[in-house]
Amino acid sequence: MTMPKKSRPHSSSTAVVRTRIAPSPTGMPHIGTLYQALFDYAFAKRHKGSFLIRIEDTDQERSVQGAEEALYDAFDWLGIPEDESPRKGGSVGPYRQSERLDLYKQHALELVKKGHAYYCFCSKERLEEVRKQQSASKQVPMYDRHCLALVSEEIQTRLDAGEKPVIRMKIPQGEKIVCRDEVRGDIVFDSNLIDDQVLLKSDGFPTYHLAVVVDDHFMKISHIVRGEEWISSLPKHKLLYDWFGWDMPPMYHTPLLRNPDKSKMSKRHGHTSVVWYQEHGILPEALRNFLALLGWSHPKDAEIFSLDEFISSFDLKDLKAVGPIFDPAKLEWMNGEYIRMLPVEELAKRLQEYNEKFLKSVYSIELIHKTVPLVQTRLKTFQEYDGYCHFFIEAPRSFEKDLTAERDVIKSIAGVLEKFHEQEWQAEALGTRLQTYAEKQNIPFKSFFMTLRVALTGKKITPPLNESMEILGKEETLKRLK
RNA sequence: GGCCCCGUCGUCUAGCGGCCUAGGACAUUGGGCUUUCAUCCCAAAAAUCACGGGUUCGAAUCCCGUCGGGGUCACCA
Repeated sequence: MTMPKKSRPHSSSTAVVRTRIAPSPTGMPHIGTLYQALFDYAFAKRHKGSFLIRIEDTDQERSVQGAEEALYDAFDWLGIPEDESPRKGGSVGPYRQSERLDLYKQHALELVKKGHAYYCFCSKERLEEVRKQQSASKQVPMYDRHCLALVSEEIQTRLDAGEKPVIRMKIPQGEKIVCRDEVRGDIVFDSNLIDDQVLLKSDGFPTYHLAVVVDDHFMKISHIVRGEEWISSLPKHKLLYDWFGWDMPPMYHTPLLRNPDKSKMSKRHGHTSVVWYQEHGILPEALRNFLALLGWSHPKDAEIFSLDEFISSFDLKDLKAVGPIFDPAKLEWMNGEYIRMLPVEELAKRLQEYNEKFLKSVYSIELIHKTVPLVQTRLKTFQEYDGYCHFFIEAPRSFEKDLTAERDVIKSIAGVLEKFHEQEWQAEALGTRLQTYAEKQNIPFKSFFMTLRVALTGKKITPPLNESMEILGKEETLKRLK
């Protein structure tokens, strides 16, 4: 059934490339939205085309205030700016479906006129009842075409009486509908198993199916990238394209991101909200790189690559169909790689921003700058910063090692350090002095420095000691030792 | 349950009929460096290519079946 994928030249076509991401504003931005948008963006940019955002707000009940803005923030954060959108405008707008209602209605009516769609006055209660009966008798729940036979006079009368019908697709019977997914090949559906999908709801809003087809056509979308969950409605969309007499753009269904238990990635099992990654101090470039590697791989097997490099080597036809499990450990490793690649100044700037946003500015700018060189090779996420550096702003209240037996040693260390002048209080000098002292006292370095480390920080795992003492300053260091 | 999609180390993947005694990355384990932890370097373990049949001189790669996982079955997207 699967046809060779490369038999159609879409990817190399000379036509203008236009891709879109079409999220619905129903809550916090989802990581899966970014995942798909990334491919849209890269493909459009590679072919000098446009990437647009269309807001699919056709469900009045589920639309959430502020969700659209949160979406923009997420795209901006990831660094994949769109060319056209509700906020930026463009020549094929409006870009919010709620502002295109007339267009949909007009097209739904066109299909009624052509005999491909019909009015349905059935109540939700009746539909519910029909479905219940069908499931009870082990049939597939489908609309029973109760209103298909309605004559035009009756329809008109009921319309005049103010009844609010929906418009449904009239799915042809006994046909094999061959659809093409560019990632998987041809997929054949039996039309008898397809429901008479509602196109226009009784509130005058379109359903996804009508709106997406109409908009992708009028917005001149050249390549459609969407989630795998849409494959089952592909034949409906194919039918609509045929009925309108439009060409269906090549479709690429991306695999669904999975939870560790392999189910569709969800809030319950994974971190689906983009905000979560921000809170944990994941760098957008790291997330972007990580996402790119899910369902796609670099031609030269590279793991770490820039956005530009991704754009120049990405092709939609290389998308895989297997649903990847989101592995946070690899993301963290990659984030660490990006943290280490950042120039010190830039890292400080990012940490500052993170500090202001999520740590409520408990660290001074000055302190962040001083500590950055110490933590750069240690941090996997910004969230870990506080764990390493908290002792700088607050003396330890508890100690990971019992120091009661070490009292004398600590006291003598304090004595050694006391002799330092303020100007000499520098990491290297402190280190060598302490080493020679430990040698003279015949104390092994390991235990000697561990004692000092815990005494100053309370912890066994810390940034380098000498540098930490330098930052802490003579006064504070001695205060803690005493 | 019907329909559809998918199935290579624990995870992300390379692989497009012979370069595969299946390669890389993360994670894991061991070692080196080291005053902790990291970074860095080296090494190991880890997939009988879901399973069973074919096709072929030859199959992870092609075909069929089985099993397993997932998606979808709304006036939600």
